[in-house]
Amino acid sequence: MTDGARHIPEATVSRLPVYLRSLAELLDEKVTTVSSERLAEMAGVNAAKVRKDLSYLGSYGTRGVGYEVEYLAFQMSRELGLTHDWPVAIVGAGNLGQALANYGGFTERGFPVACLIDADVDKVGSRIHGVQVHHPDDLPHLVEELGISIGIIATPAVAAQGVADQLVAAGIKSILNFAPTVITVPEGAFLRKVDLALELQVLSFYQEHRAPDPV
Amino acid sequence: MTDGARHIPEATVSRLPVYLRSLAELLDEKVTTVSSERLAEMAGVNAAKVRKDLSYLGSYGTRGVGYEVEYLAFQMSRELGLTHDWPVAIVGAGNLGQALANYGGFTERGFPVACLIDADVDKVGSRIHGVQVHHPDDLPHLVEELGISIGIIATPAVAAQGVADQLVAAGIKSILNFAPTVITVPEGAFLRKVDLALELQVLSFYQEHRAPDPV
DNA sequence: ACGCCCTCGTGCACGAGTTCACAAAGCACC
DNA sequence: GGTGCTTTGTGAACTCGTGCACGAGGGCGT
Repeated sequence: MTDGARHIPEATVSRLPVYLRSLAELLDEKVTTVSSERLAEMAGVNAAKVRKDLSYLGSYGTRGVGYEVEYLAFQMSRELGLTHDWPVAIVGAGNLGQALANYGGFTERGFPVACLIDADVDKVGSRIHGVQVHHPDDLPHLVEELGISIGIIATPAVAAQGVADQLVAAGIKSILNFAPTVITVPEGAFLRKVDLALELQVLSFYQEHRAPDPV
Repeated sequence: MTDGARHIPEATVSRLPVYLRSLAELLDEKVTTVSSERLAEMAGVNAAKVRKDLSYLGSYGTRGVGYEVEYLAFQMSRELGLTHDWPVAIVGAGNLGQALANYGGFTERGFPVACLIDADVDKVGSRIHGVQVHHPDDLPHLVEELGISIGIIATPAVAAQGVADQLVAAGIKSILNFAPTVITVPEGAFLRKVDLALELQVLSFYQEHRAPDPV
């Protein structure tokens, strides 16, 4: 029953942030205790899954009562590594990059945008929404200086792989890719992707298929 | 062996757009034929999976040769419902909504942004990046007029569920939710979500866990 | 026309994730 | 202190997706 032995399934990891958000809501409402059933409803999943997911973190519930909201939120934050901020660098100061830099949701949740990176010398040195724009060559320095550990790729597709390589070379292990292309990173680095058009195409598929206009 | 009988797994559906993008690249390079192995490499998956995925669409390959790029791309587009454009409405003309409206990637892939929706009367009637801003009450009219069938929610979390209800009421069956909250839609409507902060939190988890700085 | 070689299509075994169902365990009330 | 109610934690069955391995089938060279 050592602390580090348990392996948390990836599917569970993806749900933890959703639970955490629900717990934050409950905290706002001064609710002190929550059942798996209520939490399941808020997170849009079923109660058994909530219990199993939470059991991976440890036995933090009380039978007959439920989970203590504040304590569970703390444990979950700890598990997710959210007890401190994670400064991020956004690479690509185009449409999407600027928008993401301006999007408050990152900072709000502990991921302050520490800098923008762009190869365009006209942009380097300027400030966009209060964020300084740097040249890719400065990456190793910036990682050191600003403590950046997560890189967000918001470049055109053709540049994405190159940028990923630069990020990894600069010591960044976690990458979130918004460019609509497949990129690879070496063993030991973590990669997640957000493909905006893909989501629409999937919707298009289901709309085209399962909904042949039922008169 | 009727055409509509087969049920395509969701995991496969999510990969089709990736294959399609790879095929588009190959078309650009004037490549006429591609093997499952090559396609797998481009899409970042393994060859057996490619073959299985494609087999759900039908037997479009030729043994000993591979798949004809153009024909396969056409069949896949048809399957995904991408033979025609899908005008989308973006609800929420704040930071994120404006950014998405300005993001060229949607239009480029067949999802033109037909209008923006915002409840703020100061914004209604104006144009943002060339896109007209309308009031939510106009939704039913807009759906009719512009042929909108997909709604994108880019509002703050608190407004998201209400907006989803309005979209569904206006006859929109497909919704892409960017608001960081869980929303539900009635049976028969399709919902997908993109949770930006969640992705970072997942990265945070893995960085915190599997990478305890190996000296 | 024949046989070799290449690549698709797919049956099967395996693994991951989900759901059910129930025993264990704590609280409250008598 | 005991009894009953409630809710957790989890073993076990089941579903879904993956990956291997191989048979089927088509092209190409001779």
